[in-house]
Amino acid sequence: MAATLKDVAARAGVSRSAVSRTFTDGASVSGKMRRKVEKAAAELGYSPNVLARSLTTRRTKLIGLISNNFHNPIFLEVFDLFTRKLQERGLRPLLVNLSDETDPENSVRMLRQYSVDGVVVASSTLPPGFSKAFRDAGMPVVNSFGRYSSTPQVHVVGIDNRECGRMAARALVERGYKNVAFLGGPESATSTQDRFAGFQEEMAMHPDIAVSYSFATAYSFDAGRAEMQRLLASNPQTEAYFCGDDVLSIGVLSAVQDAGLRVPENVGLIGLNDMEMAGWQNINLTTIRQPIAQIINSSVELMVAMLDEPDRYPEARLFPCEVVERGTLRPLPT
Amino acid sequence: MAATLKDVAARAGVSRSAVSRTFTDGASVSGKMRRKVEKAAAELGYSPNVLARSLTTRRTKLIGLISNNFHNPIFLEVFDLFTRKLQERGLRPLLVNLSDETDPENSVRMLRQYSVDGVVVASSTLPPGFSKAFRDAGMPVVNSFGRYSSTPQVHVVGIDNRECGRMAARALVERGYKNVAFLGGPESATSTQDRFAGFQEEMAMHPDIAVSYSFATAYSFDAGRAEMQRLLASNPQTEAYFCGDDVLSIGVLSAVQDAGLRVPENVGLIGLNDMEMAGWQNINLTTIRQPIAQIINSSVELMVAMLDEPDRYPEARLFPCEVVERGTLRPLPT
DNA sequence: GATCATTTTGCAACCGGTTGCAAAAGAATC
DNA sequence: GATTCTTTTGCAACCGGTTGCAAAATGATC
Repeated sequence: MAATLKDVAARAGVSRSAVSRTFTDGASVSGKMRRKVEKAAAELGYSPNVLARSLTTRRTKLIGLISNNFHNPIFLEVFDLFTRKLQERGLRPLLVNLSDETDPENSVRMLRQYSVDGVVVASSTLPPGFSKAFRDAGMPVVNSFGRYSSTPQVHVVGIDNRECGRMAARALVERGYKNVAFLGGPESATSTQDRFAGFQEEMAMHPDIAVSYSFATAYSFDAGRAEMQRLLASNPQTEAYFCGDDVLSIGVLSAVQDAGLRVPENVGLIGLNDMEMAGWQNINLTTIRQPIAQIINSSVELMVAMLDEPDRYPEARLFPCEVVERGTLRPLPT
Repeated sequence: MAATLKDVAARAGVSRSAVSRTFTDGASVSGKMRRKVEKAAAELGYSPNVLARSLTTRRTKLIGLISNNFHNPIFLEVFDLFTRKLQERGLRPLLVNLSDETDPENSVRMLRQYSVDGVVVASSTLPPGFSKAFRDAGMPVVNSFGRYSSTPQVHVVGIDNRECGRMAARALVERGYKNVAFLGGPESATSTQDRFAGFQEEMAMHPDIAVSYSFATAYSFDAGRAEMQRLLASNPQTEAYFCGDDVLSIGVLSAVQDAGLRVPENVGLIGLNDMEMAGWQNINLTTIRQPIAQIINSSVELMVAMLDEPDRYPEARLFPCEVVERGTLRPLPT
């Protein structure tokens, strides 16, 4: 069995408090005592039990990392960055997969049972009720990749999806397309709704451009491909599409290529995310870059701040996106 | 503050032990008592603190889920399945990102501090010293996607990489290729070494076939592409490649296409993994399917078994792979 | 209703730590 | 060296649970 505080105290011939103090920073211990204890601890291979400690300190350093996006390659990057950043701060991600969950109650109970210090909800598709349920249970919550609201109920870090919609629209307008379409992700996702709203808003300023829209059933290759196959038959006149995200775009791309059409000559595409794969030379997708690393850094910083100040007033932190020009839209007129 | 056992006991007018017992299954409580306690608990929204409980039961239900593969899309699937399967068993994955870590010591300490019940090492590239270090620290360990050994030192669940190498070789032989190559992942990864050994072993039985080999610097798109660009210049006579894994293959594919060559007419490719993307119609990669779901199910089952029987004798569980025929190898002669 | 076996309950100690408080030790001052 | 102030240390209670044991309650039997 692993050595405990008591063992170390006995070996060093000091009180248990003394041992505890040498392992708590900021506590008052003399140099002599510290050396004695550290020697005994090293000999026994002791390191303090964080969970027992948490009982009195009320800090576990556990952070619930919650997501339901386990099929979008971008999320591998998200998990990579979150785990790294949390680890750097000495926090430990307890990963929770909510893919099939519709009711927050179980998750709330579980997170409370493990006394997590906070919860990061990393998802653009999880219903907002989840974040609120965690907050209502008294846990600090950051919703990363969540929906912007001017009166946020929980902390949100992400992008302005509406502005992204406008940005995509402008990219198409600037390139002279006259018949464009929005091919969104699932209509129920707030990210889809906001991107759509922004897209329409901008397009409303260009009455000479024909605009149509439709929604794929998921942010996935298959859904994008299937929807595009349908559209190629029903709306062959569309010149360019703003697709819900990059995976969806790649599905769309494959449908276009299979139909014997060329990109960008016959059909233009712009995606959203700029996932690693979008830059692969055989995909080479023009897309809107979502600054994932910044979003995650900021989320973790915010979480750390909230640990000290749980009642911090909820804020929305939005990061600007930018168009990454690759090969799936015709070039800008000079 | 969340209600504690003491609060519930007070409200129900019973002893703390009684409350504890109604929340411990297998404990002796009368129906009347149980109802009383459950009523009080419901009113207070009480649920037991798992961490405090773990102090006496010595079970946290935390499982360290350790990986250093946060760039290979297949691992998103791996994390999805692991989290689901662990959750189904009431276990909680504590995700540890070891991407930049070279020394197991810190990880061992951290996992001990959190009293994890066990450790799943999900990686084909992490040095075997890590798994052993965890085992030596007294934690049950399952190394998923690890290296097969006839005398395993920790539990290993995965595939027989050597047999996969043979299988790939046979696939190329059967299709009549006379000049083939092994294009492996990083030479230091045991998976690369074993696949290479199997490949050579089988090829040794076909002296009429020219065999060459090289290694990419990582299991990644860029590494595959770069290596293939080099090979296309230096070894243009090679007819078909067995590539280290699917991401690598896609990089290779892109280099081939960029060079104006056609697949499978000019160059044949076979990958390994059968990740979701391999089936995308614009990639359509012939590959060797690694049964990920089975490996993960089995890993979790094994972990659960070890929780009851920590000194279980280490075993290797290997699952058979199969060739998935798509469009990057010429068809079998009839 | 008394006797005995069985179940249910509460007491108190413990799991591995932290911490307020007062006593002990050390440092500074005269 | 005595006095005072400051720092260091140990005691004991506590964090939120579990559990062995003995006492109390219940049930079975006559």
